[in-house]
Amino acid sequence: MGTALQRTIQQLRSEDREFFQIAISVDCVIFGFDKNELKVLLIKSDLEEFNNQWSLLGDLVRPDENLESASYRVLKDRTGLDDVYLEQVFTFGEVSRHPAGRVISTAYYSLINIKDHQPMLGDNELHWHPVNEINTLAFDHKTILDTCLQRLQSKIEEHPIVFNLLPEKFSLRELQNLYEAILGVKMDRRNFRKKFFLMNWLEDMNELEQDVPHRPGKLYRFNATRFSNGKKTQTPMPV
Amino acid sequence: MGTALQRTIQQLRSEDREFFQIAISVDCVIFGFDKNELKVLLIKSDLEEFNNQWSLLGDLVRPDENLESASYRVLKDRTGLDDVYLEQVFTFGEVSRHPAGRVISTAYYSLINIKDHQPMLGDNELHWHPVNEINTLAFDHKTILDTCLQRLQSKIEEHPIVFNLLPEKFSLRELQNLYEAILGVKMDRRNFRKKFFLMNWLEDMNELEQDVPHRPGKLYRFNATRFSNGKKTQTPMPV
DNA sequence: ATACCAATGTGTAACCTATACACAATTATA
DNA sequence: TATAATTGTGTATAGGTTACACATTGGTAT
Repeated sequence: MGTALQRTIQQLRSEDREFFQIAISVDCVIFGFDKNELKVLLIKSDLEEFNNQWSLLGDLVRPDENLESASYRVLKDRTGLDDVYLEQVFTFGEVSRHPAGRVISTAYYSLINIKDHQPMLGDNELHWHPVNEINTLAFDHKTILDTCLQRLQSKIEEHPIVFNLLPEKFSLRELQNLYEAILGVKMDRRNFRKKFFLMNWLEDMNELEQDVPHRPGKLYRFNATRFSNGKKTQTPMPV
Repeated sequence: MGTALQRTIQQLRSEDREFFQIAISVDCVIFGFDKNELKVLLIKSDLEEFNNQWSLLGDLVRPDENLESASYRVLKDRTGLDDVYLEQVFTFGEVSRHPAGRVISTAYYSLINIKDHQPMLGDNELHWHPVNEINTLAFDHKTILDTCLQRLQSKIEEHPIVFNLLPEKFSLRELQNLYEAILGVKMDRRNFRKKFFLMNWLEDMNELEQDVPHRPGKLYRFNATRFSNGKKTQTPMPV
C-alpha cells in the first residue's frame, strides 16, 4: 500500500486532485518598540467579511518559494527591511479559519527597530498598534498575535533577541522598559542592571544619552561575541 | 490593490491557479520508551529515491480536515491509539524537501506508552527504533526528528508530559531512567526524588514492583490534580 | 538457613542565584 | 543657585540546586 505521501506528485495530480485544494500562506507579527510600548504593524483588511478590522501582514506562499522566504518577502514588501530577526511560531490549519476557502497559515514574528520603518508610498492602510490595546483582529489573527507574543515572552528569557527592537545604542533604562513592556511586569532596577552586567552582553560606548530632561544615562550596545563566548552549558534537570 | 490572501478563493482559483500547486502534509514523530531507551516509530519508505530508508509516519492533509485532525488520524491508523499526547512543533517548507514535488509538512510529536501499541496487520514495515541509533532518514525526516526531540527536551523541563510514555503505575527509577534517556544525562537519584516529591505530582499507590531481581521499588502514578494545583506563578525575569 | 548481591530509600552542608531594599551623584531646568 | 528627576551603586536574606554516603530491603545462589 503506502500513504498518499509516498506516491509521486504526478500520481497525486491524477489520482488525488483533491489534495491540491488547500492554499498555504504566511502571516507575520511584526513587533516594534516605541514610546515604551510594544507595538505591532497591522493593515486594514479589505475583505468584506472583516470590514474595518485590522489584520496581520501576510501573503500566499508561491510554489517556487521556501516558506521562510515568503515571510522575508512580506517583511521586505511592507517595511523595506532586509536582514531582520524572524522566527517561525506555529501553523494554523483549522478548516474554517479563512472565510473564503481553505487556507493554512504559518505564523512568524519578527523584531524590527520601529525607527527604521519608513512607510512605503501607498501604504496608508498600515499602522503601528500598541499590543495591549488590540482586542479583536480579522480572521484568527488575534489568536496568532497572542501565540506569537507568548513565544516572544519565553524566548527573551533565554536569548538576547530584544536588541533587534532597539537602536544600536541604548541606555539601560530603555532596555529595562523594553523587557517590562514585553513581559508585562515591573522589575527592580538594581537587579536588572546587575544581571545584565553579569551576563556580559553589553559593551559600554562611553557616550551619554542626549536630550533627556534629567541626568543622562550611559549608552551601550549589544555585543554578540560576548554572548556566544559567555554561554554556559547548563545541566538539564527535570522541572 | 490587496494581497492574494485578501482576495476570495474563487478569485484565486481563476487568477492564481499557481497557488494550488502545493500539497500539505503532517509528519508524526511518535515517541515510545522501552528497555530504558527512547524510541521512535518508523516505516520503510517505498519511494524509489529512498529505497530501504526509514521515514516518519505522515500523510497528506485532506481539504476538509483540520491540520491537527490529520495528525490524530495518522496516529490512529498506525498505532490504533486515540487520546494521545500530541504537540505541533514546526512546519518544514523548503521547496525541494520532497523529491516528487512541492510538499510542505507540519511536524508533530506524540508520546505513547509503547506497550499499548499493537502493530496492525499488514504493518510489518513498522518498527520502533532507538532514537540514539538513527543516523539517516528519508526526506528531511532526520531534521524533523532532531527538531522534535529538542522540543521534547525543553518541554519536559517545565511540563509533566513524560507520564504519557509510561504505564499508569511506575517506579521512581523508571521515571528517572526516562528523564535520563530523553535528556541524555545522568542525574543524582536523591536529588531527583527530592524534586519530584516537592513538586507533589506523584501519588503513592502503596504497591511494589513485581518481578525485579532485587529489592522492589514503590509504585506511583501521576496525579494531574496535584499538578494543576501546585503550579506556582513564577515572576518572569530576563535570562 | 545463610550469605551475598543489587537495588531502594533517606538527610545535610555548601554553593549559587534571586530578591528586597536606600542613598549619594549627576545633569537639566527654573 | 536651588530644585527636580533620574542615574548609578552594594549588601543581606531567602530559596533553590548540587554534591555526597550509608543503612535497609528483598531476591538469588549456595
